[in-house]
Amino acid sequence: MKVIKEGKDIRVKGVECLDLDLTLDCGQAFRWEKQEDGSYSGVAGGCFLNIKKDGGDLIFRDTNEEAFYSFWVNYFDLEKDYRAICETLKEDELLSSTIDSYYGIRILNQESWEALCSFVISQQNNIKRIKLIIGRLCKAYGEDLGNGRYTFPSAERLSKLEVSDFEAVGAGYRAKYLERLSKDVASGKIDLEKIKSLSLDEARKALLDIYGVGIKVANCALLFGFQFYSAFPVDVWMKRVMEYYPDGLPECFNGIEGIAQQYLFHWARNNL
DNA sequence: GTCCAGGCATGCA
DNA sequence: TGCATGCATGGA
Repeated sequence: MKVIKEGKDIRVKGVECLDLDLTLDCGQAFRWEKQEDGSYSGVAGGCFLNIKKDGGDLIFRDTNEEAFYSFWVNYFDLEKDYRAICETLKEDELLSSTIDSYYGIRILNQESWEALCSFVISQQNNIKRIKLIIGRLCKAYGEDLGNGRYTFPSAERLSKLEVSDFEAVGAGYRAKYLERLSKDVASGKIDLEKIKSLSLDEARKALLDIYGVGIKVANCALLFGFQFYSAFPVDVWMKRVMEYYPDGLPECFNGIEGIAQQYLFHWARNNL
């Protein structure tokens, strides 16, 4: 990875395997919007960013070096060799053709609080409406960054709300889950940083104890918000894919099941 | 109008 | 343990 400062922009050369459409608009993060010039704008880690591809380079706009190095490098996992990971996954026949068709899906390192809340909202819901609800939640209770941009609200802020407030942003029957989750995280009863330090099985167990979190939401949160690349979420789409693996997952998935899953999820949504 | 979406809690066997 | 059922809401 080579970083060049260009005026107010930061240009990154040599990032392999990062397709913005496949990564930012594939149901793992819900706060990115495609712009007319093909770039994406979004808020994460309390910061706004516009990001664009220029040939093989990535251009980070409307940000600064401090935010770039302290947050975005990790968020986009720029130091990880996804090309090598894809080569390993291509030992599997279905993934081989899938990666050829949809090369460039990455797992974003999202903040655990935002990921956990987002995937509680995601249950029995479609991606468009998940984005709608989260957008309303951020606008109502997030920090105002100007220009119609808002941060994802903290647990402390949301802990002040009642169930009816979550219903008002369209959370539906999930409102009661969000209400209790916010209060428990804010009070320290649920310690997300501690969960991060546990083994996969222990972390999953801790998440399953949370009201409104089942196996699917737990695995999504583990993969997208707690950096557990072995977590393998199975939703209605992945249940259809699993018929292609009657004998279980192939060996080449070991340790990177979650990355394999994201390719298969995308393939399923386009082909099944 | 009906069906469905990155499911879960609950009750019952 | 496993299975049936109710659940909010917006888009197709």
